[in-house]
Amino acid sequence: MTDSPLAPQTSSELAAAYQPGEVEHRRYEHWVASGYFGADAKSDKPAYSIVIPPPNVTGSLHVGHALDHTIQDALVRRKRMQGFETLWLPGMDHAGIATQNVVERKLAAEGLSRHDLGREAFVERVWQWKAESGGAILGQMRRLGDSVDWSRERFTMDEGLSVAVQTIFKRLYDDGLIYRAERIINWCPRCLTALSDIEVEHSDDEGELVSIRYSDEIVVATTRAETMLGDTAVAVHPDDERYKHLVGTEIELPLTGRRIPVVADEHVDPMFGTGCVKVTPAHDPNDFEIGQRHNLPSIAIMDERAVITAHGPFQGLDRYEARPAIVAALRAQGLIVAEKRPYLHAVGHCSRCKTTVEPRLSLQWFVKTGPLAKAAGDAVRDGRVRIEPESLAPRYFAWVDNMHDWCISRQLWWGHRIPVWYGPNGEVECFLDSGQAPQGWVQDEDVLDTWFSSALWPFSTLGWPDPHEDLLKFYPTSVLVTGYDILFFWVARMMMFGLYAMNGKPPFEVVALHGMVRDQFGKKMSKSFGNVVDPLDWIGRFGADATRFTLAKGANPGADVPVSEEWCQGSRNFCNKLWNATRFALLNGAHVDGPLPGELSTVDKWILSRLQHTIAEVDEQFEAFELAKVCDTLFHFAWDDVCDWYIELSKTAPNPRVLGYVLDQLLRLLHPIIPFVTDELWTALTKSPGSVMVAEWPKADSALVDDAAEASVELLQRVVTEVRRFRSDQGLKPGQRVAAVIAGLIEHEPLVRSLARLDEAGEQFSATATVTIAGGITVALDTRGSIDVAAERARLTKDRAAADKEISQAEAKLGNDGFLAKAPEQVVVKLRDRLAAAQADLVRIDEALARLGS
RNA sequence: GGGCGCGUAGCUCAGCGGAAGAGCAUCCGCCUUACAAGCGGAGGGUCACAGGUUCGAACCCUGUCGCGCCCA
Repeated sequence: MTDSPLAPQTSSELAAAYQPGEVEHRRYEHWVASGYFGADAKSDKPAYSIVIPPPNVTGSLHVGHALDHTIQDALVRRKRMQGFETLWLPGMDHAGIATQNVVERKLAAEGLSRHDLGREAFVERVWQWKAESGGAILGQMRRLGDSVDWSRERFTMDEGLSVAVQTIFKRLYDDGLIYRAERIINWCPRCLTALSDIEVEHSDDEGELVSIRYSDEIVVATTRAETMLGDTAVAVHPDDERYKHLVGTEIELPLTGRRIPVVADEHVDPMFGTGCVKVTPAHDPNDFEIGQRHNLPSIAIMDERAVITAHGPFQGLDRYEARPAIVAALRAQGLIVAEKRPYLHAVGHCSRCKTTVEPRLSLQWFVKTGPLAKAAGDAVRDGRVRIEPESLAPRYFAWVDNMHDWCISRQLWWGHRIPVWYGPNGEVECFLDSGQAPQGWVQDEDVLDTWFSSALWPFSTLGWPDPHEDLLKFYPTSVLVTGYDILFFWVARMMMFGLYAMNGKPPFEVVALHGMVRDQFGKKMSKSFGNVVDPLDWIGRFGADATRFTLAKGANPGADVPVSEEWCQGSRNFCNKLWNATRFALLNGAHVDGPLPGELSTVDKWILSRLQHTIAEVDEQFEAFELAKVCDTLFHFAWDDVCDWYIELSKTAPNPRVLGYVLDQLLRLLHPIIPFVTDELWTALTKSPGSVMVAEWPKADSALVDDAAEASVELLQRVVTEVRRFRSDQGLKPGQRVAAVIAGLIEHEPLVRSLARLDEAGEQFSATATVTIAGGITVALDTRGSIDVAAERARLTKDRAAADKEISQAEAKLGNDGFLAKAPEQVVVKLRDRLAAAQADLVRIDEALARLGS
């Protein structure tokens, strides 16, 4: 045991298997205590910054966060190692509706409503809840290993961010980009607040389509029969010959006795149903527009809870009770012409509580999005902001180019209160703070949409509107990492406000999008389906690194990420593989002292050359946000090249300095993805008290690329693999040594003998079989008369067929004049080489078959 | 209805104009002195279908079928 829990481990302490639980907590505390996560705005180093998509204060870490954070942490950790002044800024949003719901539920358990407390006490109560139970996710982020600058943690309701909200509200208001108007908005009758378009989820639900006779000639079809109480017209298409004579006349609206006009409107689809539609301006957005065009009155028939307020017999009924009641009343009068049940149609639901949204006419605040959305689209169109992958840009354009005005007022108490005051004589004015409002004026009761403050996140968190040094150093942020599902929700809004507030400077240079985490069959995770992965469970059982690697390995840009427990086990195994490789290295004296030796074996040159290719590939893949490829490249370099070949070959010809060098570099390359195990191993390998997270990122060195060494070792690998295949086909035990004569391979003969377990030929050597390898190498083996002739013939016959196929394919191509005339030189040369090699193979195989006898 | 994307090994996915790949799963053989969370070997694909462009197509174009997502 060491005295300090933070001290690096030494070789003798490396356990036989990696135990992540023990290491992770200790490493994280060490990183935080060492100040590695902190960003310095005064630094001369170039800046690299990311703001975290703020999770909800009521939320906990789900697998989607884990994916999002793994990607961001990997990007940030690499840039930090590359010498950038990196800032990854954490925080949360206040989640107006969700948080208010949570606290109201708690109050309800005490038999209280928020109205019993009053606004001020209620908001106080929410803050109290936040202090006690909010932000569980922040602790969970530590378990994942997030290298965020905790000293800069922000919350959308913080004082500074609230000032940002008020400031931008006033600027937009003064510029005429915020207005108040009576419109049809999405209303949640359960949350009792307005919602923006994007807080409404549409689904095809089963309902009913009822056709009602309004007059001798007019029948309308509706899925919402109850709204007929609020009808103020019937509309037909102006060109519809069936109804032309009725336009301008009036009919009597059933059940009400009210007389309503028949109007002609282009918006009516004459092909749908009878071609007549009822018009209810107070309860349908399309009808509202028809009403505007024809100066129709709007009659609201429901209250805020969607309970009928109009007309005696139906008054007090909920909308779903009213519907059958009204249909029954109409049926009693013989006015129901047809009923279709079930009838599938699109229904909007509150994204927070799933209650069916009620379109409602009400007075709300809106952002006029036209010019802002145009600027947000242009920033991507002219290349100032890049969307990765590019294929998702059309979705972004579709959204910003067709954006409706944004309803930003919410009938809640928890949130930023709208900074507008009303005077006694109908004055309306926006003030930056309440002190400026004259005596007797009252402030607007509503608060702003949470997304209004989230849209300011990339600059409000950096101190805006003050010209704070953080803002100067770290804005625009380098990249925004988020799921494609909130491209519209959030990204477009940050673009609008960022460009507006920061004089045309967009909030980030790149938007890197990822997909949703799914199960191993590509199915969406859902509680009802029982396939939800809890990242904390995986971290506990397999380690944070394994969890991160599993997610990163699936993170192809813009694509969904399938994961499974089995794959996470595989990632855990990979971490353990690295652990054991390092353990082997340390047991064999691997070190990082001094420069690389001048004299290197071919095998050393080979692994160093492979390392350079790996570094170059990984760099390219990182720059393209190809995390899945980064993982794939490093996985294969580590497992195949380093463990399966280099370490095995090292057992014969060890070079502790090269082994130490390769592992040192490999651990650095893997650190951004799997920070814990790499740091534990790197500090043990280098005897460093610091951390690999502040070690320099590897740079590919072309001087270490060695094509000849690579070709030489590839040949060695082919020879070993062919002999192993022969041994396996012959059923020879792995431990059984076989005498052999190797011809045509000088340099690596001892290595081949070691890996393929071949002894030198003795006095009585008598070859019973010969293995041939492309390149003119033969290995004659003496299996002491126990050769399985049938197995050997089968093996050779298979090889012969492969060579045969190769030859005929190559000959066919080379016999084609068009190919010879038009194909590039190197393609033709390569094919000729392949043909020659296959022909030589065929000769040797035939000789071997002949020796076997027939 | 409008837009975007996808159909490659049993599963999940790479490859996107010049020899069909990976991980997992399967089969065979191994406790070989870093690792059985391991080692060695093997099997498995008319690259959805039909046309076209090309010397050459999983890859480019057109159409068909099937699936998914977003918007209305």
